[in-house]
This record gives sequence, structure tokens and C-alpha cells, in this order.
Amino acid sequence: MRKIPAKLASRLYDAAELIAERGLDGTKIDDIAEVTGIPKATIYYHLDGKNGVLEFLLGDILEMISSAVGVAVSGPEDARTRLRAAMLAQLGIMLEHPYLCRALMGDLGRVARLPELALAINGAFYQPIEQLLTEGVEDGSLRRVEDPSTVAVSVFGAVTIAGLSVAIERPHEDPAANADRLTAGICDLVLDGLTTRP
Amino acid sequence: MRKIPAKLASRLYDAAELIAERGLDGTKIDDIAEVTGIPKATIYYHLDGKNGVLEFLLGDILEMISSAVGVAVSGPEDARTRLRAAMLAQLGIMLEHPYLCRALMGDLGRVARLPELALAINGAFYQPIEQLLTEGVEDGSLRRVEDPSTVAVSVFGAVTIAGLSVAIERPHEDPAANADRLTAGICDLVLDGLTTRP
Amino acid sequence: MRKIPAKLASRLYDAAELIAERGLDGTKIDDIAEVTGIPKATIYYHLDGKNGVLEFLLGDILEMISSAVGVAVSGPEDARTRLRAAMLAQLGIMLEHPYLCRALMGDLGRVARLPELALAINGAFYQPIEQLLTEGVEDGSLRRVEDPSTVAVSVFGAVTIAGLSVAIERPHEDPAANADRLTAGICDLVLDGLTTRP
Amino acid sequence: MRKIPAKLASRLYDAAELIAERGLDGTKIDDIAEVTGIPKATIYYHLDGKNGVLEFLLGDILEMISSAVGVAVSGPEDARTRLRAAMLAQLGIMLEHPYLCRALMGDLGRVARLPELALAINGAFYQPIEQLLTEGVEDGSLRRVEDPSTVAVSVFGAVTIAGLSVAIERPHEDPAANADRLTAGICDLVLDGLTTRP
DNA sequence: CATGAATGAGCATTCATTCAT
DNA sequence: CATGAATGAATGCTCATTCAT
Repeated sequence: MRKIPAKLASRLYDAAELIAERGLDGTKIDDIAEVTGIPKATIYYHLDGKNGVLEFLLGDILEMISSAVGVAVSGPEDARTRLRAAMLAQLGIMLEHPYLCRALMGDLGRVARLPELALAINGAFYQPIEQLLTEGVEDGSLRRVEDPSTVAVSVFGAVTIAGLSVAIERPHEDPAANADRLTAGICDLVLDGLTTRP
Repeated sequence: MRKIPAKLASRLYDAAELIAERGLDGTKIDDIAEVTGIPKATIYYHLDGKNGVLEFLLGDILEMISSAVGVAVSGPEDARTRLRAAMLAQLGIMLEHPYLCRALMGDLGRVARLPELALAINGAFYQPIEQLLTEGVEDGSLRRVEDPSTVAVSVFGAVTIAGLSVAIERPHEDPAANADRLTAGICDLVLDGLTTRP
Repeated sequence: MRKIPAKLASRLYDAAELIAERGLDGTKIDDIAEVTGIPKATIYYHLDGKNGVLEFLLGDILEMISSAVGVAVSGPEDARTRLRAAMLAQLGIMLEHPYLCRALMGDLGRVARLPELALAINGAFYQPIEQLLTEGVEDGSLRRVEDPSTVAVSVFGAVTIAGLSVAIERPHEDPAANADRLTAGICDLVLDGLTTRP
Repeated sequence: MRKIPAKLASRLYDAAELIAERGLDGTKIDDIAEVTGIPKATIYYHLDGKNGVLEFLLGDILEMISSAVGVAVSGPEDARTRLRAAMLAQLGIMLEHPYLCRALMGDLGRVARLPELALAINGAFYQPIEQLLTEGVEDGSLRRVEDPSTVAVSVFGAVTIAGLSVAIERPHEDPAANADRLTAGICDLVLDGLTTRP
């Protein structure tokens, strides 16, 4: 599997919508060849079969998220501020690539079965949050919780599902604005909780 | 598609682990026939093909969740208390049926393509939460938020992904205990938020 | 295979149209059960499977033709007159039962593979003609031909295909009138030939 | 459905006997693959399934007949002579390809359901005869009949069934000789009629 | 007698993948 | 490098038939 020519790569993105809509198993290589205009055999020449296409597409978006979140996480601000920035980064990328995002989530099962991807997801989504929770306690910007790992998973779930839900329902709406809105809503929940206060 | 005989229905559950592990597309009808002991043709006699099996299984668990959550939601307590009860109920069922639960999530994309199931999921998971948020504001047990629907989705995501994560990683551990632990952790987050308080 | 109850037999005729339209292989027992209103298993109880249905239906019409033609053939008139009567008889029955007739011809291949039916067809259609040709030469009403068996087959073909063609194209038109018309046309050909005469 | 490579086309003919013997429904694609030596998937690559095989084979023979008859019909002789030539041409091709011919007739019902084939049959067999009848009246070589279309169908039936009958009973006998013999017999009937003459 | 329920055996079709050019 | 042509391997589904009631 050599390095993919840029032109081919860009065309490949056209397949994301297909995969998002039908799942990878529901998408034939012929379909991918048709929507991308790349001959079937050429896809095989450059990529490692159908899974290769998925891996390429998802690897790509995971890297994007991972690096955007990475930047947000490693800023100079307090952890609480960086947590918000990380959420915004993740949601921003998700909503910029709604179909990739749906493809990723829609085939969650398969993704879980590809160890490399599973690790990448973990690294891109989950770990930064967990890390920030810890750092927040240290720098005093976030309170200490009883069961940090459950809380981290929950935050991860809150962000991811909220993003996915918008990616499914309004794939074409202004990604940045939606990311802002979602981030605000989620922070409202995650930072302040729902309990009424005096 | 007639009413499924109880014996057959119970056998069908044995297919859930298979589907959870391999995805529906990765599971051959023959495999299902083999693990359940039901002849292939008999499956076809009672259910509408492979999708039918998934629909049956998921319809079943969704109903369980839906009704358990329904009970929790319609209790006499204040909304905040009932929100906790609802989460506990959902997590309880999820962890009692970890494989069904994984099958549900692993084929999320396909599930989204089955309109009936999509509605059922909505009704079972999401709506009760949304409703409680509203009621909580009314009875004063939960605070008013800026963007209730985003918050509702986030809460839903927090609960679901947390549950799923345990269902995947420790499918055989004491479901009730885990549900309790998760509920506590999530409530810690969702009710009180992460911000440090004076 | 016991004697078929009259009610069932009559219902069975409703299947002829189906078989005519789709061929026997294209017709499922379930289809037959549906159009006739007879439960599948009941059909099996009375008849010997799918072939049994065909055999019953075709056996029936062949007997009708055979006996009608038989009567015509054994009249007191000269062979030429009886030849015309035989054709009229065959065409009359064919057009009265256009769907059976099409079923018979449409599955000609299968019919040829069922020895009993092949014999019956021979007896019902072909032999009487051959016999009349011989008798006509004897009683002087028909001329002697070089190759009687080819002529007999041709006459048989002329009558059968002409009848079939009307059965296909106008299954619902007045059978008796059409039989008359066809007989006239065919006799015009078969008795007088196409050559111009002084 | 692309243009079929010559080699493959020629191999495909080996399937005709099979189909003639068992009918199309009684012939498995695997059987066809086996006798022709063409891998199943390759058949599907070039043809449209089982029906495609039949359509290809019959389309082929129909074209042969159609063109042979076409040549005969458009000769310079009088219509009566050309009618005989046309019959000879049709019978010649039929007897040269007895299995294709039987396949055609044995699945008459199915053929009637393939509109393209039905048209081709009409064009190859029936129309030329009808046309010659008209021309014969014009050039004085054939007499005028009361009901020309019935006569045309009958002539068509006489030729076709006579040819079919020989194709079934003696598939391997000298085709040309048989065609001659049949043509003579049929002309004896069709041109001169059976009536005794002074 | 009649039939709803169940199933064994069969098969057309699909599709990812390869490879000669 | 790129690809049209070819195919091996796999599998979902159908349907005639049986049988317990």
C-alpha cells in the first residue's frame, strides 16, 4: 500500500457519504468506483481493498481530530479552559466532516474490531479528556470526582453523541456555528451540572 | 411475519453474542442457525431474514429499556430523583444484556437505517431524558439551561456511551453493581458539573 | 392420489391462468394456494405435488379434446367432412379453455418429459388426423399424398398453432365463433391449397 | 451486458442440448458452466443470468432463421416459389440446430414472456409468410383466401411443428435431406390441399 | 379429512479480489 | 502506472414437501 496520490485521495472522500449512508458492508467497491470515478482496479492498486478505503478515510479524520484536540489540550490556559477548547476542536472537525463522522460511528462495531483504529479513537477522543480531568484537579480549575474514569467516559459520550446527532440531522449546516453552540450546551451541562443552586 | 414462539425467541438470544462480536454482516445466517439450533428455513419462516433477526432482538431490548425507563420516569418523586432513576434503569438493562447492547451500538448505522428502530431508540433513550429536563425546571429540582435539547442529547450520550463501554469491556461483571457505580459517576457529572465550587 | 372432490377441482382451474402466464416453474405452490383459496397442504393431500396439479389440469383438457375429437372422427360422414369436424372440435375445446391451452403449450418441454402426457397429446391431437387422412384416401374424399406422416404433422401444427395463437391473443372472445372462423380458414388452406387454379 | 467474445459464444452452444432436454428451469447454471467450461461468474459477467443465456442462444438462432428466410423471401421468383424457398430455409436452419430449436419450443411460454424474443419470433417466422401470401395474390402465383391471417398462422404452424417434430425425433439425421423432405410434404399440403380433384 | 407449522435441500446471484496487458 | 476482464468463493434466500394435530 503506497502513498495515495492527492487527486485520488480527494476523490475518495466522495465515498464517505455512501459509506455513511449504507455502512461499509452495504457499499460495494463498484459503488465506490462509480461515485469517485476511480476504476475499481485502481483503488486496489493504491489501497488495500475495501477495508483499506475505510482505514484511509477514518485514519484521516482521526488524525485531524487527534491533532486539533492535541493543540487545544496543550495550550497554556487552565485545564477547564482547555477542556472547553478540546470539545470545540473535536466538534469542529466532526461537523466539518459529517459523513466521515457518521461512517466512523455507523460502523463502530467494525472499528472496534480493527485494533489500530480502536487505539486511534481512544487516543483522539478519550484520552485527552481523561488527561484534562486530572490536570484540572491539579490546577484547581476542575473539582475532584469520585470516579474519574466513569466521568471521563461520560464526557466523551456527551460530546461524541451530541456531535454525531448533529452530523446526522444537519450535515450541511454551518459547522463552526454548530460546534460553538454544541460546545456551549455541553459545557453548560458538564461544567455546571443540572442541579439548581441557591 | 408472525408472532414468534417463545421457545424460538429465547433461542434467538444466543445469536446476540455472535452479532455483537462480528456485526450483522459478519454473521452468516448459517451461524445463527447453528448457535441457536433453529434450522435456517425456520428462521425465515418466522422472521424476515437477517435483518429480521436484528430487528427482533433489538426491538426486544428497546422495549425492555423503554418500559424500565418509563416506570422510573413516571414515579412520584421530583424530576431530579427520577432522572437518576431513569439512568439507573437504562444502565441496568444495558448491563444485563451486554451483547444485545453491543449489537445495537455496533450496528448503529444499520439501526439508523431501520426507521422503526430509530424511532424506538428515540422513544426509549432520548425522549424520557428530555422530558425530565423540562419537568425538573417546572418542579424546581433541575436548573434551567440555555439549550435544553443539546443538554438532553449530551446526557443521553453520557449515559449510553458509559454503559456501552462497560458492556464491551466487562460483559460478565455484576450488572447491578456496575449500573449503580456508573449511575453514581454520571450523576456526579451531570448533576453537579465539574467546576470547582467555593 | 385419490379422486379429487368437485369443489376443489373447479377451484383448481383458477390456477390455469397463473400457470399459463408464468409457466409451471414460475408458479409457486403458494401462488396456486392463494388464487384457488385451497390451503397448500390440502393440495398436497389430494394431488401429487406441483406436477400433479399440471397433470390434473392437462389430463382434463386432453380428455376433453380427445373425446370431442373422437366423436367427430367416428361420425358416419366421409373422412373429409369428419376432418373438418375434428378440427372444429379441437379448436372449440382449445378456445373454451384458453388458459389451460396456453399452459399446455407454454410448458411443451415439460409435457414432452412426462411420458403419459406425451402419449395423451399424441392420442388427442395427432392420431385422429393421421387416421382420417388414411380413411379419406380410402373413401375417396381426400387425395393420396406422397408423405402422409409429414402431412399429418403439418395439419396438426396448422390447427394447433392457429388455435394457440387465438388463445393467447384473445382469450376472452367468443370461443365458438372463433373456432368456426379458424376452422374455415384452416380448411380453406388444408383442403384446397394455396395454388391458383384455372 | 457487453458484446460476447466469440470463443465464449461458441462454447455457449454446448448448453443448448442441456436446455432442450431439461428446460431452462431444469438446467442449473452450474450445469451450464460445467458443459461449456465457462466459470459461472464469467457467464454472469457477460450475460444477464440464466435468462440471458437463453436470450442469447435464441436471439442467435432467430437471427439465423430470420436472415435465411429473408434471403429466400426477397428473391426474384414468384411468391409461390419463394414461399417454398422460405419454408425450406426455415426448416433448414431448424434442423441444423435441433437443440436450439427444441429449447425454443420447449420454453415457448417463457419465450412469450420475453417481449424482445416474441417480436423476433414474429419477425423471423410469421411475418415473411404473411407477406408472401399477399404478394402471391398480387403476382397471381397464389390464390386469394378468405381469411389471410388465419391461413398465414396455419402455414406457420404447419412448418414449425413439422420441423420441431423432426428436430425432436431425429436430431442427428441429415438436416438438409430432412428439410427437403419436409418442405416437399408441407408444400404438397399447403399448395395443393387435400381435396381430391377430378 | 384437512391444514398450520416446520424444514431439508437446493441454487442463483453477488462481489471482493486478481492479473495480464 | 493503471485498468478491463475474468473468476473463486461465499451465502442469503426460496420453495416443494412433510407431518403432527
